[in-house]
Amino acid sequence: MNHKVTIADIARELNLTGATVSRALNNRKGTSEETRKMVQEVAERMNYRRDRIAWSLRSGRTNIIGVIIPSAEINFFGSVIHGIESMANQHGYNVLIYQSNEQPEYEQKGIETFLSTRVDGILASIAKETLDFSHYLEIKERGVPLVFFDRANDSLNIPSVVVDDFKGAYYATEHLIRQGYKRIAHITGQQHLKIFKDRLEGYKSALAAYGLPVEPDLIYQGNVSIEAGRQAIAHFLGLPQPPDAVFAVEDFTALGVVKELKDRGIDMPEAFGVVGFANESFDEHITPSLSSIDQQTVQMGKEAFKLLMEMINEGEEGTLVKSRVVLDPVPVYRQSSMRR
Amino acid sequence: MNHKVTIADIARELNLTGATVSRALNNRKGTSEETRKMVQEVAERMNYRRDRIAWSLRSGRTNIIGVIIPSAEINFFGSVIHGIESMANQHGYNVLIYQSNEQPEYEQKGIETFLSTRVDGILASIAKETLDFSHYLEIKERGVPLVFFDRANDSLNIPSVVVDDFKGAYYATEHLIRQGYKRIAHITGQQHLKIFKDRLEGYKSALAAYGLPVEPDLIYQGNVSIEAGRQAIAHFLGLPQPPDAVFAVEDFTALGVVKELKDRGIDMPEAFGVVGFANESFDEHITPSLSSIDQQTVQMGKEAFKLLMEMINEGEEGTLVKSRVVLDPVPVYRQSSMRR
DNA sequence: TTGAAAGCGCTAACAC
DNA sequence: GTGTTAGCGCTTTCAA
Repeated sequence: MNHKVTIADIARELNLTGATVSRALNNRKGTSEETRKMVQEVAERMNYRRDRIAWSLRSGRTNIIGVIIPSAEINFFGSVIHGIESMANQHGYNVLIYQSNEQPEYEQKGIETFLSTRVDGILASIAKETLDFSHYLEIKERGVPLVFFDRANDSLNIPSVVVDDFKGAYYATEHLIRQGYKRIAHITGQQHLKIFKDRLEGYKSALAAYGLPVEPDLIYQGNVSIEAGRQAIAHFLGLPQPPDAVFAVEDFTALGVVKELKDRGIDMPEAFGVVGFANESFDEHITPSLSSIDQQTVQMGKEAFKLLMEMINEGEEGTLVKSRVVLDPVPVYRQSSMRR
Repeated sequence: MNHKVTIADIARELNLTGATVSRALNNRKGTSEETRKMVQEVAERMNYRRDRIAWSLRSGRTNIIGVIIPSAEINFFGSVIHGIESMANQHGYNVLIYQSNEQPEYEQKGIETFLSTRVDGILASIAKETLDFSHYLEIKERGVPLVFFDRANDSLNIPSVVVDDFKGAYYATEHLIRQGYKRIAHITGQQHLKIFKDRLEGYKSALAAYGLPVEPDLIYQGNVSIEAGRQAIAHFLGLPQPPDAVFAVEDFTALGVVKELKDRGIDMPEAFGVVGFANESFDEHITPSLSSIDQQTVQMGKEAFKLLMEMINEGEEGTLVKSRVVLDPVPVYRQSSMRR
């Protein structure tokens, strides 16, 4: 019972040779209808399962893709994994995951085991700490398809799937303008991170599009945390002309804003409007519920897999697949900014 | 550059034979210190990576474990995956994930590909819809180690790692009693699910331990949702002798309770205490923050992997590993129930 | 239409 | 200490 059924076993059973059985099982041409049926029946009866290891060694493929994420505990990545796995599943691929814990050494190790496992392709989101990208370049050099998602690096010339941060910020700001807020502030994050810079640009651009001035006083540099949101409000309300709305660079900062405004008894959305970014799961449950920008995580996973698939299938020749997918973020308006 | 370096390449380079190179690389005895060094140097220089597929075919092992979860999008499972992967990583294992989407057919398919991939072991959380367990029994019959986590089935005699729901409910109820609440209600879930039944028992048991009566009126049968929480409160407050606290079977129901109490202007925790179950991420961000019972998800993943490892290592002989790990849940008390 | 043989890359048993 | 040989399970020539 415990013994694994192999092609040889089936061959013996039917007085055939392994080659024929293999052909029959894979519906290759060059086998009589008759034998094919017989073989498949017997295989079924003996509960045969093709050994993917042997198949891989022979074929040079594994039907496995490797995915490197900072941590599966972060909602965002769990969601992306969901998208990746469901697509992979549909295409007969399996997903191997590896967590970098934001550390380049782990990334490196993950890549090594992936290459060693001969995965057919790799999807990765770069660790925050990573500055040297040679391990990623090795993947490329080895000819293994690689696609970045969310955390990409433009200078490496590696295909990627990201969300349009500029646009998301533009949407958020525009929404506040249309809701009638007059002085809209922004709490930004560390400026060496591209996503935060892009969001700042989107904010500025929306203001400009509606003929509003960009006031340096209304841009607060935070460090992405609840506390930063609170501090920003303290700062803003101390201004001679305080703002009446704020677009925060991400939801935890926005949460701090909401908490601080509540503590100060300032009404949202009437007296003050707030929009965050990321559409975290707590957004809809806090009071007032928080408007935010959804980053299309599941879709991101799906697109990343699709892109990788194209690369795998096109092989060496290279019909030059689309190398950059930019997803449109989706605004989710809730109580914190909906005046009407 | 693109050509993969094999043991044969190194052997040729050094005028040795593959066997010797293999021995040297794996630090097997029976190689001179000298050759070993040379081989390892050349391997390094040529950027050799052992081919795990070939190694697996030869050794019959893969150093890969398969994990079946309902969905990676559910926080709970992302968190468990985090625990599993980090442990696996430490032990040189990789993690293949497969989502059942709560459907038995997918489970079945996942198991087939896992067996076909010759994973060294399988961790699984049973899909809600699954009634027939023959696919799980096949794993066992094939001699592949299997451990259930969270969603287990006791009648199958398969090792599992679960959290102690009874105890968690006991803690929650006891806490409310100690906070001085006099009439403590419970909102329960569908009684055909063991976890909900256990929580109900834990609730009753704590009341009994403190000499309090179990009043049927104070047990509301809900369906696990925000709405159920709201309805429960409407019901409770209509009673001749309403309760002054409620232990809800899980956090979304508790959230409904909190929302409804707020809408009715009832003060928490003074006039009414609330405790949920699961320690969802929104708990600490709502107002008042919600007391809950943490299910030790990361730890669950780690324990599940450890148990699986023991089974893998003990092999056929079977020293009979511990077959059931029951984790102690951890209460997290917040504003919704902390009177002092 | 089927069989024989080779080989994917590795390691273990046995010889020298 | 090193080489020879064989085989893990499969697929794919090439020959019959």
